[in-house]
Amino acid sequence: MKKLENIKNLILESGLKATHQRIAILDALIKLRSHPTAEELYNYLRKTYPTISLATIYNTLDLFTKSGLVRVIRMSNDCARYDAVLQKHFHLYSQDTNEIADYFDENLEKIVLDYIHKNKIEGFEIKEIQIQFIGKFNNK
Amino acid sequence: MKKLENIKNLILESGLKATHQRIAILDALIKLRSHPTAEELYNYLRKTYPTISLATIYNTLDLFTKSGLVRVIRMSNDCARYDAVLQKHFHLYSQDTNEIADYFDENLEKIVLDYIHKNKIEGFEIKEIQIQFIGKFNNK
DNA sequence: TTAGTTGCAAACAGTTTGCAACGAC
DNA sequence: GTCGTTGCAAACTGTTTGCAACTAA
Repeated sequence: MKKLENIKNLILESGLKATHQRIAILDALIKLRSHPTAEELYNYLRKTYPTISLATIYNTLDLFTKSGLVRVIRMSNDCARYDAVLQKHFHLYSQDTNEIADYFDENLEKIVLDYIHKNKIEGFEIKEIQIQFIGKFNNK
Repeated sequence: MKKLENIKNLILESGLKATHQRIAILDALIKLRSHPTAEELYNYLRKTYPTISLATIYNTLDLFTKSGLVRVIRMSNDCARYDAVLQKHFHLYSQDTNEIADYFDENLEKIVLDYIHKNKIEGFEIKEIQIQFIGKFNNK
């Protein structure tokens, strides 16, 4: 499996020890495109690693977030969800189904950035722009 | 106090009973522009209403949210924050200070909407667009 | 008058923490 | 071999719930 090697390197490049658990968690997060919660990852990973602990998943996700390998998303009232797609993107969110999808569009990001550069926000220095589209997925 | 009359009417117009607690909570939320948490509202309101309960604040904020009087904001990992500004706006957020400010700009909303109308998102029907600017406030 | 609301305490869910055993480097 | 990491259980924090007393309409 070449892919797991890559994931291991991603972790090592972030200056972290590449333990089995960390590799498994990042691998799962990249595979599962559903922006899973810690609990969802736990249930998924337990099939393969029956002794993995929920606390380890929380701690590891926290660590990955601090290292910039992973992002936290908080859409609804409930728990944190995690995203390992590092490429710039936005989120589509359905409140009804609690489903999150990625939306890639370089132009949109550019349009907003251009506008903001022309119309500086008084007294605020922007580091990042987040956009969410709230709505409904058309289940065809 | 004419203002409190207005707030009472806001609540009544939403089809809710205008109890002392509800009026006080909405009034506080409108006055405090800091997007307070339930706990912050509780501490603020206790000065004036020593017997008010935290559970009432949570339940009321939830009720207001469902009635559209109030919006929930979840920026960082921690707890929910509430916003009673109904006019369309975006949020500026400093991760360092955990501070949230409102940002009003009708043009930006229009620009994004125009773009999205021209470039329909496949399989998704948009109800609302949320934008957050993550960065730093320039403390002068 | 009455159905809906409140305050309290207890329950709950998501997340964090302390610690001994363990494993990557 | 060392120091960081893991799994477990217990703790913690934000939020919700059940219920008897109360209150707005």
